[in-house]
Amino acid sequence: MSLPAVPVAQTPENKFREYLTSRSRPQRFTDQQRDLIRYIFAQHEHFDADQLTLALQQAGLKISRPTVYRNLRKLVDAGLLRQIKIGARSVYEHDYGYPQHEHLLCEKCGTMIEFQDETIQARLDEVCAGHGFHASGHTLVVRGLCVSCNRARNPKRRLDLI
Amino acid sequence: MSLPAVPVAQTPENKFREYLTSRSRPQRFTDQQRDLIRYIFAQHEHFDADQLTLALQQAGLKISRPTVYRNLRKLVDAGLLRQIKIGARSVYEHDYGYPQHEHLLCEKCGTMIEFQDETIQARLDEVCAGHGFHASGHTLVVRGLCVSCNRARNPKRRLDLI
DNA sequence: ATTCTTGCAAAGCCTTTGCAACTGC
DNA sequence: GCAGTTGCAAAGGCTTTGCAAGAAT
Repeated sequence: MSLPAVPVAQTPENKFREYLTSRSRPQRFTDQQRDLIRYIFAQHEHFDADQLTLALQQAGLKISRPTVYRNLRKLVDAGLLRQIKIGARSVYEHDYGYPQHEHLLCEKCGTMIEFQDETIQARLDEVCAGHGFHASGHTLVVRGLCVSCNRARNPKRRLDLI
Repeated sequence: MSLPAVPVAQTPENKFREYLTSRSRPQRFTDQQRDLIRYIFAQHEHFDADQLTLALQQAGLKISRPTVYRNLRKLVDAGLLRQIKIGARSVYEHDYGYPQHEHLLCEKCGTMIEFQDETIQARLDEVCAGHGFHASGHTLVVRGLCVSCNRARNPKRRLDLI
């Protein structure tokens, strides 16, 4: 991740606890959830549920796959994470403390380049307003080839030089 | 679908046949593929693989699910269809003869509103150029509530009028 | 004490694949 | 006739769920 962080008032952990207790039917805060949040917000890359489960278990923490899935959903719901669907699986990224942004996904090497753009943001707001649509968020993924893969693929286009 | 069609030179069927024969290892054009393409381009809604399979079979056509999947992939590859990942499954929409556009997805009723926007398109081109990124396409889905669902959810906000 | 959460194993859902039969070119 | 396609059934990958045991308030 490469974009400037957004200043936030609480720790992700506290924001999550607040979310849990503010439910109509209050939910509980468990050790697994604490470990999960601390681990997630201690690093800044995109990750998927399985990677995360494995990483936590290898770090010696006691947590199962279903629990990871169940809590990732809560974290998304709580506004702490954003979920991006890539092919069959989902990858997650920080939402809380990290600005809304768009993605360039290299289909060859899998690199995800992030960028922010006010123009796009502003246009989306206008369009939604025009449709009376109440947006809760968006996902923009541009597929293609990054600089290096693009070069690798067309090595100076030698054949064209004949 | 509601956007103006783009004039095209060939029928989807012919464009697909061209794609098939232009491969390094030419591919064949089967009855199933013909039925598939004709059915798909005779209607204009988003659809998923299973809906399509069922619809074709109920129309009395002989085609199996694996064949539908296999050919949807070819159609995407051939530039006839665009694939949009929504949750666990993929939905497809016309690419050939239909302009690039963005989506507003109502999370309550599932309605998909389409819109075109040159500003966004232009900005994406600029951003990609700036990153040396060679884009092959993009998917933009704005999640939220459409006008009617929004109204249904907040019935004039009566509580605020006290 | 009650109610929510966890972990396990199993199931679900959508999609892909191995393989024999079949068909377009 | 050869090489690509189909259909079936089965497997795959990711995610969800039923249920009994365990933990938070």
